[in-house]
Amino acid sequence: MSRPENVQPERKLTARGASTRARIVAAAVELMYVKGVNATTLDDVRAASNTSKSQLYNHFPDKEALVRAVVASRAEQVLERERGNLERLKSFRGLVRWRDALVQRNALQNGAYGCALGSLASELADQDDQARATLAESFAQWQGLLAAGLRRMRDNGVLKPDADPEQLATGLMAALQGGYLLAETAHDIKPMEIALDMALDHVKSYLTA
Amino acid sequence: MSRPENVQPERKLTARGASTRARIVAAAVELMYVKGVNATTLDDVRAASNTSKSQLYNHFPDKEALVRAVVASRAEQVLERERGNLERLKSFRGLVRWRDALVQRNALQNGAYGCALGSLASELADQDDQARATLAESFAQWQGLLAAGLRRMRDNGVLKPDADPEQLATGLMAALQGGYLLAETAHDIKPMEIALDMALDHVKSYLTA
DNA sequence: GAATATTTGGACTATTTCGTCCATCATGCT
DNA sequence: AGCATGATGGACGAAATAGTCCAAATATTC
Repeated sequence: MSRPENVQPERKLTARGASTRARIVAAAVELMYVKGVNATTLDDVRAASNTSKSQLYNHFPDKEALVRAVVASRAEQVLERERGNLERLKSFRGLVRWRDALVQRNALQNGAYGCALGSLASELADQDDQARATLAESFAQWQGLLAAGLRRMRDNGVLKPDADPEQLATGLMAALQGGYLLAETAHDIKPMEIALDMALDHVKSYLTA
Repeated sequence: MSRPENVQPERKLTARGASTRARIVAAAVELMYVKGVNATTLDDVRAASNTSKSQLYNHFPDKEALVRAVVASRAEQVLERERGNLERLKSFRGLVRWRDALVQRNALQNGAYGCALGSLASELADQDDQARATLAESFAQWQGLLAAGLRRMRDNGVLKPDADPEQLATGLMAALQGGYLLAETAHDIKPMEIALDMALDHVKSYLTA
């Protein structure tokens, strides 16, 4: 199965309907990031998206379905961004730029709200197994983008042959997510910087130069 | 202010009352870990603690107060455990034992539920600033235990003089928390192991021997 | 442009959850 | 023992939230 029934609900939508659906999801994505999934009510979503109850229930059978649409949307959004940041990664400098971009973006809100995917994962992992699976898959893809870049670096002789791209990528992801959480809790992005720098140092230890 | 009014409610409790309060908090701690804070209702707590509504509201003015008691209790619990694991840390082998203990403990539940403090932090940080502050302080103390051990290692010549105990401790904490989250999402503790091993490798790079 | 299908607004119901209240029971104190 | 105070059980009320329904408006198709 290359494109499961998940992405597009089978019923066809008019342009107007599709736009309403998009507005609902966009509002829910934002609200659930800022307030958390459980603390976001359907009335919040309805108000923020300028829609009505019937529109919510026209597009989603229940709140759980909306949450899953939010997860899918956010995952696609983050992965799209990260593809842009990582698909041409082939040097240590590139990895530093990747780090800087994430830190800067998080600094804009002083670390508040954490990682868009990480906070969903933390809240939903033990709550909704389907959402958890989607998030696990998204993390895996994100990590895969890192691993692919690291593999290019290894194959081009930037990294030593014994560097394990998958393991290094896991380490980077964990440092990133842990850094997000510490920064969010402390209201200070410093721990995120330190964590990422540790992970970069670890990669650096496999540099050939 | 060394001990704010936070810890002990000013009203005196009989032994029976204190035991009821403890039962309530213990049940809430467990439920909120497994189900999440927002998904845990006061009725869940009432049932699990074998109490009644009036007892809940006798001891806590509202749910928020109970949540804060849960945070304080869990923080004390985790720190008590970590003090035991870290107060005599003075060698790299000790750090490995610390890592192993955490991984083993998390493996018991196959990574589910994540870190007892981390999951509270993620859910409450942007929701309840007082809880966030308590959690930030708890993370800081936890990290302080690590830093103190690393400092002993440095002062005893195990680590090089340029090793920065606070930074290394931050890196370890981030790898731990990130590892918890990835493990929870993937239902696999492997990423937690890899993340911690990366952080340990980083510490190892400061070893003198 | 008539017939059919989708979309919309919002009132309405059902359910869940928080929080109040008070009569009764237990406990500590003198 | 007897009074004061704390503890308990559970019914009850209030509020928030999820979910239903249908008539009216808009779009699509032939």
